[in-house]
Order: sequence, then C-alpha cells, then structure tokens
Amino acid sequence: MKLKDFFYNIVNLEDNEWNIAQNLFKERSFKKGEYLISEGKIENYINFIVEGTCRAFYIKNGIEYNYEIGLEDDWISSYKSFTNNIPSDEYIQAVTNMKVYSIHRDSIQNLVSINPKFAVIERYIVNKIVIDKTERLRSFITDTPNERYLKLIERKKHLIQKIPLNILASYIGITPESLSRLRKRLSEK
Amino acid sequence: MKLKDFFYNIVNLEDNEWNIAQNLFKERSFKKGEYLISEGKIENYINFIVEGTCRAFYIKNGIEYNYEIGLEDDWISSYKSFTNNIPSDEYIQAVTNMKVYSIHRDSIQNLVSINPKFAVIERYIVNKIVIDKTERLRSFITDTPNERYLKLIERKKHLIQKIPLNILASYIGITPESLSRLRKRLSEK
DNA sequence: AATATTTATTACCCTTCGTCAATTTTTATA
DNA sequence: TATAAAAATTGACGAAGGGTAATAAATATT
Repeated sequence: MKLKDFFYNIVNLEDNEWNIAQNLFKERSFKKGEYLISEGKIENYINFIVEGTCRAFYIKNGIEYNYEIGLEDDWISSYKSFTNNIPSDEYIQAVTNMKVYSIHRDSIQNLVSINPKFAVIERYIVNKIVIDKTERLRSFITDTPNERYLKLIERKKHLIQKIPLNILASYIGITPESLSRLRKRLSEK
Repeated sequence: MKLKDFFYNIVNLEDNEWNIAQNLFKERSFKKGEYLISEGKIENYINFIVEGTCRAFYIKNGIEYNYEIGLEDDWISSYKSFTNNIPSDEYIQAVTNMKVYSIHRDSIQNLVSINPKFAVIERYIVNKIVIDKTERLRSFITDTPNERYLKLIERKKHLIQKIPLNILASYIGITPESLSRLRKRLSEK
C-alpha cells in the first residue's frame, strides 16, 4: 500500500499508530470526467492519488487554465479552500478513472493533536506543496515552453502521454496549436 | 509595532504571551545591496519586513531571476533552505536600506510547542506563503506581462516605483527592454 | 459498423517579445 | 564637480507564439 510507504518514509510508525491513521482515510473512486471538487464547493479533503490522473484548473474569461496535474503518489486538493474552509475557486477533475485515499480536514486536526508524529507528516506534505509550487513558478520564469514541455514528459512519461494535448498545453502555458507545432519541431530533430 | 498588529489580527494574545514571542525576534538592519541570505548558506531565519524592500533571486546560466519582491509587512525567507535546513539555492538582497524582525527556526519550534496560539500563527504564515505562490503562478499562466506589470504596481505603488526596472522586468518575466517599451506604450494611452 | 463529437494538426498572417547594439540618462564615486 | 559606472531607452531585426479557420485523426455514442 503506497500510502503506508509514503508515511513510513517520513517517520516510523507503530502498527497501532498506522491503524489509527489508516482508518481516517476513506477510499474514493472517480470515473474519467468526474469532479473531485468544483468551483463554489468547499474542499474538505486532501487526497492521495493511488491510481489514475487528474487535473486542477480554474476558469477565467471562459477559458480553462490547467495549473496542476496530479499523478500517482501525488497529493491533491483545492488547497486554499481546504485550509481556509472557503468555497473553491477551482476544479479538480479526473482525467482517467482514478482511486484516491481522502482524509478530512477534521481528521487531520485530530491526528495532529493526538500524536506529534502525525504533525510531522502533515508538515512534510505542506512543505512539499510549497516547494513544488515554487519549482513550477520558477519553471515559468526561467524556462521556455519548450523546456517546460520536456520537463513535463520526463516526469512520468507513460502517464503523461495519456493526457490530452490541450490539457498539457494549458499546463505549460501555451495554446494547443503551439504545443502541436512544438512537438513537430522536436520530432524533426 | 507592526509585527504585533500582524499577530493580533490572527489570534488574541495575553501581554505575557506577546512578550515571550517578541523576545525571540531579533531586529536586524541591512544596507542597500547587502544580503539577508546567499546561495550555499543555510537560512535560519524567517523575517518580517518592518521597513524597506528586498528581492529574492536565483541564478541560472549566469542570469539573475528575481522571483520575489518583499515589501513592508511581508514575510520573507529562503523557504526551502529554512524548512529543510539545507543550503539555499537563492539569494535575498536588500534593494533599499531595510529593517527586519527575524526569528530563528528553533525559536519557532519552541513557541509552537509551548502554546497552540503560536502554532496557529505559524500555520497562518505558511498558508499565506502557499497562497501567494499559487496566485503568482496563476498570474504567470493567465496574465500577459502587461497585466502582471499593472498588478505589480498596484500592490504598493510608492514602494514599487523605487525598485530598478531591471528587477521589476525580471519579476514579471520579461527583459528590461521589453518592460521599458511596455511602460512607454502605457504612457502613450 | 456508422455517425457524431471531440481532439489534434496544419496553414495563414499578425503581434509581441528577445537579441544585439548604440545612445541617453541616472547614479555612484573619486 | 568631474568622471566612471550602471541603468534605462530606443531602433532594427528575427523568432516564437497567438488567433482564426479549415482539415484530419481519434474517440465516443448510437
């Protein structure tokens, strides 16, 4: 079970500690196209992706902007909504069928207050979010769309290649047409 | 004292609680051009900016990329270095003379462990970092350089206008030449 | 399997930004 | 204050991405 590995890589838990945590996660499945969270709804969960792929996007002037792609072993949530308990300004949608383990905001509070080990894990996840966001921001500042594309497909090739081009293009920050041309240019070399 | 306001806007502290916290902050001053942190050094502090302006930048292929600008009342730190206790991959430099209140990693641990109110404050600051980063990432995805410039100068006009153009350009993600032209176009309207 | 729908590719032209280089303006320093 | 250094502006040109639209390919749906 991957979630267990994730936890044990951060701190060593006793069996009963792991059981307590495990019981607070609930397994949820989403079919391709279904939404984990929609704009206007409050995000109560943070989700560990066991299987499948999803995208986080927001809409501005009628256009969808895919600013995050969640793959296996990633954590995904509408963070601002989750932490501030306010309506989400974004959507998270399953790009393929997917399975996630979800834990409720209150359950996290619970875990963190009863055992400092869980506080360490929680803090680890938040840090990872900050650092990933920073890295992605840097990529937008420093890299060309071309470089961003190459970095993206390096991430987990087999998974990325199943994601529609228009989503990848948006993630990189260009139009689908441009990504199509970019791919062509790369293949010609 | 602005730091006090910042704290009290999050939670109400008793006088003695505030005193405990206050004593753990140390005031530091930096002259224009001095570094709060340099690449390779470990960042031990998180800094509340009382006066002045600074920039956070990293170097890639010999080029400086200014990815953050710190103004009064902002918190600034080399986050990844600070939280993971590893050498910084970036610089933070005073753009004007500045005064900050700095608190050490260990002192925060201290505060957080003795009083949950401080845990709330700490969590508030980390959340703000995540949300600001997300917002800035979105701005890179959604907005044109022109829009990013307008948003930037709206932030705190009088302070921003004292920052050299080449730093602002880098922050927006364009060359100084382009920002110069952009400004010209705006002034012609 | 046939049809409809969505997704991807390609061509056209246009705009913006980057690069390089020269000049002007501002700021720092002897 | 004079001089040097740094920062900002401007011009010319090229490359890359955007917009629109038409076509082709791949997926869904009946």
